Amino acid sequence: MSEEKHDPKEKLLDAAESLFACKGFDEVSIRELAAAADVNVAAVNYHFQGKENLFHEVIIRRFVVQRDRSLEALEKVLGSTKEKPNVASVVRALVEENLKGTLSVPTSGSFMTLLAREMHSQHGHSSTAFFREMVMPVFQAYSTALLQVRPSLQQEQISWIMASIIGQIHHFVTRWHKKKFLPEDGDDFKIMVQVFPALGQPLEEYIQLVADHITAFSMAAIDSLYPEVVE
Amino acid sequence: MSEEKHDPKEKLLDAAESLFACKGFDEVSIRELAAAADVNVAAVNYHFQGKENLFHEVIIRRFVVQRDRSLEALEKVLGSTKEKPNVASVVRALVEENLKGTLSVPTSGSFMTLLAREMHSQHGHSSTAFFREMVMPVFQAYSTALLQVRPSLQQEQISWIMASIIGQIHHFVTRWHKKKFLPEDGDDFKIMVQVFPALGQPLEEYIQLVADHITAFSMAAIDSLYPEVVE
DNA sequence: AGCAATATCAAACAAGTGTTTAACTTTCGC
DNA sequence: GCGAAAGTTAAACACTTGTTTGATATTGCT
Repeated sequence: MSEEKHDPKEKLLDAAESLFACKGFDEVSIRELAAAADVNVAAVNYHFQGKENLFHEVIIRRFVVQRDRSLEALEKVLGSTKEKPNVASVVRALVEENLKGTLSVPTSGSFMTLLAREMHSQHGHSSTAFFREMVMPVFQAYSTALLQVRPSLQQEQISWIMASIIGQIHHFVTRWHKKKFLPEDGDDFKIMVQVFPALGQPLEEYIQLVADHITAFSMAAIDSLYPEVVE
Repeated sequence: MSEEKHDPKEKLLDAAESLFACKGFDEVSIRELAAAADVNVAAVNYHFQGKENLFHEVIIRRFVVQRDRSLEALEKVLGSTKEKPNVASVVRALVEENLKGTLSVPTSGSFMTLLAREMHSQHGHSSTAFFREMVMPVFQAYSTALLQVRPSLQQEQISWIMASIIGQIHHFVTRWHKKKFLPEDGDDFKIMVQVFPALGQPLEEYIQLVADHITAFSMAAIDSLYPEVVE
């Protein structure tokens, strides 16, 4: 019944994705990876020429699907014939797709954190290529979409808006992730849920609540600060 | 002229604060710390009983001043007799004080990151105590202040608002920090500044621009979503 | 079948880690 | 000024890290 992989390269990628996501790069040893993937320790270096490289490929593999889903969601909104796309629908797509993409994948709540490391790394790969191919396309696409649905917006205003929205998304993703790795009967857990009740909900509901809030909050700000100009 | 410290305990704390802030916990070795502080390697263990503990004390030392400054700023707003405190002034205090506190200290742009590690750490100290004594008081104080200046707000609405504001703050802090460690003539640097022009400004101006934006953005949202009820 | 090329493996490697030791020096109360 | 406590030191310790080795097994091609 189980579709067990036999390709050690993929077994390693899977194990690495899960382990890196919940422990971070430095906290995972090659021996740990090899054990989890049920391969020899040398396999990492044989197939990926080093731990850093394996990490890099894990990141790429995930962000390619994330990027494509985000772009796809936007196209769906813009191409919709039955209802004219507006600012709210673009914002909603951005928010929802990012929340789902980073939270719904069971193994990896913390790819925001991993991404941060990848972009930050002085050592290792140039983050430029990654940034240009993974982050920028999405950013650009949504920026031009916003301009399209509200032409009165200026480029710099869009930068600010996007930053505020993305900042909120990251924050709510991080909150969930933080909660996720807490013991449910511990003090920390109780305090977090008490301070922020939405964390008590199941993931699906949490995503919807957060998406609703960010969209509403941001739309209210946008409409108030940069109202639509009626000709 | 120079006020050189001779207490190795403080020399270590200073060196550690700077090194941890720009390289992260794992990337700094005890030998590196000792060299930077110009003390023997054994000093870390003699004075702090381990690296983890030193890190912890560094965090505490910084966040105590950060917390107190935040609370002080709020009291100043609430206690002002010449102008009645309102939502905008509370929000502005929260935003500005956090931006200044995390960005203005020259050594440490990345204490947000360090904090994340501290709160996240499965190993090491219980994050509960830290959370309760460093984060909660500020959160609570500003929450009740918001309730005070706009009584129509409900507790849960305040949670959402605070989360959105803090998320934005973190994000803009992170952006600056990311830029800070980039070579000014590199591609990454150019792209970042191009995508987000405010990063081209000096720190002081950046802080003001960001504080203005977050305050305006959030206030627009708050006033639109939860307008003041006039009796 | 046979022979490369490829893949896997246990074992070893070199370098770095945090920490401890035991000898030495300084400090400070009396 | 003596002696005990506190502080400092270089060296060693025990351990983990990522990586490489050379032998062994497997594969794919003619």
